[in-house]
Amino acid sequence: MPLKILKTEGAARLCVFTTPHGDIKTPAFMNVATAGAIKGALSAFDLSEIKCQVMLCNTYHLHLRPGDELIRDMGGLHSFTGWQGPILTDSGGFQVFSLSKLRKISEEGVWFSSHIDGRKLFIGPEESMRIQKNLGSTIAMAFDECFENPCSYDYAKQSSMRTVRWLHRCKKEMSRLNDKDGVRQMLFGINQGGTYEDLRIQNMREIAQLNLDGYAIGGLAVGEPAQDMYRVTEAVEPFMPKDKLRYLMGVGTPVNILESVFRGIDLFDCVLPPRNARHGHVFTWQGRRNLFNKKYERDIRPLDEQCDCPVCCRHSRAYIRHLFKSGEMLAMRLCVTHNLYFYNTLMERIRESLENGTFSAFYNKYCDILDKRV
RNA sequence: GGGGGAAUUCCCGAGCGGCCAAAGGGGGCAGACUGUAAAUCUGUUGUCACCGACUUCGGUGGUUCGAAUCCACCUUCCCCCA
Repeated sequence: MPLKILKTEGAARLCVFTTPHGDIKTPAFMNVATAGAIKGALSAFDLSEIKCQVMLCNTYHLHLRPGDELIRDMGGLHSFTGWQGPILTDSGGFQVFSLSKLRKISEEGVWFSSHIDGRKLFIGPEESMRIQKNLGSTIAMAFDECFENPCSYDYAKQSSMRTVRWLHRCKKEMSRLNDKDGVRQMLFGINQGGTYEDLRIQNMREIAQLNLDGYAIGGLAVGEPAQDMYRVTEAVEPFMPKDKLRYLMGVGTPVNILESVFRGIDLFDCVLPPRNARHGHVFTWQGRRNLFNKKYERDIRPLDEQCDCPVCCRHSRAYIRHLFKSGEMLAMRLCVTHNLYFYNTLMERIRESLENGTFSAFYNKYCDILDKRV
């Protein structure tokens, strides 16, 4: 079994997940590098500085450019990007949602119009597995449909049932590919069902039987209030296999993560830390800061006085604000570094608190402050 | 010395009798961003007693029911000729 549960506190879990590319201590945050790089000009050699454990790349984007066969020929994602740790590849299922104006869904799979040049391409469960095999990621995600909330009950039901059928095809194809090349790539299934608890539970029961390496909750944080997200997580969690990793896809804010660890989630990913950083917003132990605000014009203090990241050890708010105002790309690089360091440190401190049996105290303290604007 | 052109709200720059508090950029100020079509997008940017009123388009004085827009003079700047 790749998953070892070390401690629990309520529903929250402290685990180690063993992969061919190294162990992942959970709860963990995956650092998003959609096209093979963390946006904001971070290299593989920066990832150790920010305490990154896992990198996440995207099937759809890498298939389009530079092409998964090229990456295979370059030795796979680890060799290509220079990151030797675990890599999870998302399946392209999120692009069924985010490129909604550029696609057509059928039982077989999804036709996309490339957002780059408009050419038509087809991705179904088998294609997604083959692409992810070429990419050589540690963990492949099942090909699913992520749909928008709110969504009608009927559509949510039909779509999530189709995602289950797709999951069977994903598992079959990945087994075939693993047998063929003798490399065991892990596969995670994805729970769907919108905000309808009965659909979510029924769906989870079905996919749990497939005995996959991990299970994700998908289709949340896509338009619904945070309370709905917590409600759905709480409803589904009892039906997620205890001995498998649990991943809440695309989530979230620091408070979303705290709330979700509290409800039994082990793994997260989100574009918020690098994207907000590029837009001048940083996360701190006092709350969120917008560096564009005039009040930082002459502020000599670091981004976060309680942070010991390389950026906070050296640079002031005033300097970084100036870099943003001057259009210097260093501004983004510094803030992305800080934000990801913050997220990875948040996860580290969550793990420490679970280790010490003080998670609920940690949770109570920081739920109140981390989403505040300062 | 002669001839021609221009001065617009923080900046650049449209407007050339009423629909102009004045297009569009830039800059400023603020907001959004959750498995990344995002170094992006949105709002705002004369004053106030703000669904209305008031003061603005180099200055002064005119023409007109009405002027940023027309006329006269003044000031400053630019170009060409000597």
